[in-house]
Amino acid sequence: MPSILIPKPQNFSFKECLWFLDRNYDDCLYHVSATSVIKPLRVNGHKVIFELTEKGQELVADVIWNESGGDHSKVITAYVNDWLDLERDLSGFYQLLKGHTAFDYMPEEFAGLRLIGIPDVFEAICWCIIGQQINLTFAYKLKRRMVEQYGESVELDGKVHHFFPKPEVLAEATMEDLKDLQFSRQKADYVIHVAGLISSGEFSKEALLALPDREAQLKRLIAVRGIGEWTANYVLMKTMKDMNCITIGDTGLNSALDAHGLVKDKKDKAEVRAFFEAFEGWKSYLVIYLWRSLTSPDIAK
DNA sequence: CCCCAGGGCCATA
DNA sequence: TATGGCCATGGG
Repeated sequence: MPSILIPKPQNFSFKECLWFLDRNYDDCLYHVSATSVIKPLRVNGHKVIFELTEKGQELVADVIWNESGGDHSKVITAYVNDWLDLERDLSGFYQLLKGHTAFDYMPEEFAGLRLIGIPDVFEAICWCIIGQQINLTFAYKLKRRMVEQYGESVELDGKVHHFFPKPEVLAEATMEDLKDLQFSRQKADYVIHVAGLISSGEFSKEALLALPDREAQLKRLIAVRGIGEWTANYVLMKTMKDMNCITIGDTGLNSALDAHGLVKDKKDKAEVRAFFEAFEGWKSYLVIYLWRSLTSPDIAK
């Protein structure tokens, strides 16, 4: 199977994206190295594993395992474009950052970092529910346990590649099953409930896309048990690629704003929202870059 | 031992 | 509409 070539846009850094994918956490849904990421993916029900590297002006995707043997080039190209947000022109965002005294270092320090997406809405919601109110190290541990217990996996050259569990599988899990993985009662209930909504077709990314505007999408998400304002904004940002999401109330966002000395009271949601107004059209990206700044304590002033 | 982690639900007033 | 308790675990 020939390599799949995907052109790199301006203001794109594969290295920055790899760094963000890794961040020294133990994510079970891909393998990141200094120069590549290996990603398992379902394509129309078939499992595929591809490795993404870069060469010259292009990203190179090589299928390293293919369940069906079919040609999935187009789907993989579309997936990578969506996943790494390659079709967005960041020049407007960088102009805004350069014009802001606290952020003017970002276009250079974090050059080419993209909004890494979570195209699968079920995965995004589960990740949010898991991550609610616990530290990220523990959150990644819980996700790994859930994925290892309920997802499919393929072993290649000693590496295990995990596919995120299907909603219909988790819909059949019991509270006790998940509590054994150290989920709290609430988290177990939320995950099983959402799995049921999605597997029954009551909730879907397609239905969300069909809604008239972002307010309707937020409202629909928040109507789901376990999804509040924070999760709804996270999902709109990571799955729907909405550019004006603020993960309001987020502790990471708050501490980043605090580190930059930007708001008087980081708990004041109205003040945080007002601060973001100057970044209309790029609010989601500002959140991503603020999260990125958390791991550069020497940079944040 | 205490507090807080990339929250959200529920009861209460 | 606002506030407080609760959840599970781990690290500071």
